[in-house]
Amino acid sequence: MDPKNAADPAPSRQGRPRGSYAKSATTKAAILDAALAVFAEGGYRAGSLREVAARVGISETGLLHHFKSKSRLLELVLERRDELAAQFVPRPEPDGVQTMHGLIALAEFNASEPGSVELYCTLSAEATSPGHPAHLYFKRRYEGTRSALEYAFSNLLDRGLLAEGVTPDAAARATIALMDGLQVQWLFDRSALDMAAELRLHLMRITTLEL
Amino acid sequence: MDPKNAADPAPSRQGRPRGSYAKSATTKAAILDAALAVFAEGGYRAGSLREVAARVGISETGLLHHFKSKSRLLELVLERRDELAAQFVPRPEPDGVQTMHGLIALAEFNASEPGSVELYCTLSAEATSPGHPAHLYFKRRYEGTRSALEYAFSNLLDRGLLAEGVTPDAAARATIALMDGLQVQWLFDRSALDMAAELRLHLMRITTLEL
DNA sequence: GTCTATATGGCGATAGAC
DNA sequence: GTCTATCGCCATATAGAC
Repeated sequence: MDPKNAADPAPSRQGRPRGSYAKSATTKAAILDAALAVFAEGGYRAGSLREVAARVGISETGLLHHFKSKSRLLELVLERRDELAAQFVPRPEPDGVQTMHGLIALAEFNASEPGSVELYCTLSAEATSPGHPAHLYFKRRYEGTRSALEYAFSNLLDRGLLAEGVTPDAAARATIALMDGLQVQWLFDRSALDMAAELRLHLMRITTLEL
Repeated sequence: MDPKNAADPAPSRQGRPRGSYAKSATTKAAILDAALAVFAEGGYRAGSLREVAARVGISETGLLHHFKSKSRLLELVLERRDELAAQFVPRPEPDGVQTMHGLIALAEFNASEPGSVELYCTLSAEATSPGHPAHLYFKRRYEGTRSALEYAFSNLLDRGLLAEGVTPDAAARATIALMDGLQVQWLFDRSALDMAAELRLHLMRITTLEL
């Protein structure tokens, strides 16, 4: 199949580089899928390009033709996963109550996607080490999530919907911590824990909402 | 220094193997210290025996003379760290209020021992993978901690000291999750978070205690 | 775009001298 | 108890043919 004659998903324009044709795009997508699974199972350091290539059914060099390095591949895997999760807690969301519902929906979604949970759990812990290729990514991500949640809880505070003595900052940190910690326990025993239910109980303790 | 003439920490008895003399014991302790630091920094898989040996100042074979394999070394590191932390939440503790104070003391202790926190955070996430050498250790440990805390919260429930609608089981899981999750955030930015203070706020929300 | 072949290096573990 | 030397394996990444 000659790419010049293949159906082109993005209609050709003058000056557009010739690299991005259908075959390449589907191969890249397959690589990202496999890489997410491999990094999820054992983290970044334990996951190998060899394993990713084997799952896709290409050679290591074939893989490296699309992604120049292992760390670059990781970056794109994280970016891609973010796009999936973004629909659950769209930022900015002015209504704090909506954010609370979004969090619970996210927890439910996570329970149906063990791969994503594994990826984030394993990588976030691994990336606490300053030299890790995803260190900055997670640092920024935590700060972004924290400030988004603080904003949501501030909205609830303004409307008198926060429990007594709860501050938006502490509520944001505690909620993130709870979600992260529940995921670890869930990965060790997925039948023993309902992440969304536990999160709901927590949110009902720190707010006056019925969720 | 001839070991036969050295002060023997465990007085010699007939039939006792000759291996365990003072020199060996101090070397082993030094190895465990170094191994804890190395495993804490990058996890088990990324940490190397080479690095441990270099920090102790011996060769890899010298190291492997004391610990037959890398995974065996990890087991002993975990055992040793457990002995240190055991004094903070001695089990069984019949008084639930005492357990709450013990948890806060543990969080304070942890903040003074970044190495221990790194070790547990990184390893517990890495060990969610079933083939990991510490998988069973963490699975048992989570169950043990959960049941110990459930017992403590049950005691509080019996004495009418639990907040409305809080069950001992959910309280135990949520408390563990919160502590774990706070540690991750703390490792990314140690100045932004007071783990003990956040834990205290959480415990005061789910109980009627003044902590 | 994908391949074979290879460079380069770190890893855990063993053999055997001292 | 500690060492040097080495084995065998796996890793990332590059060079160059097709």
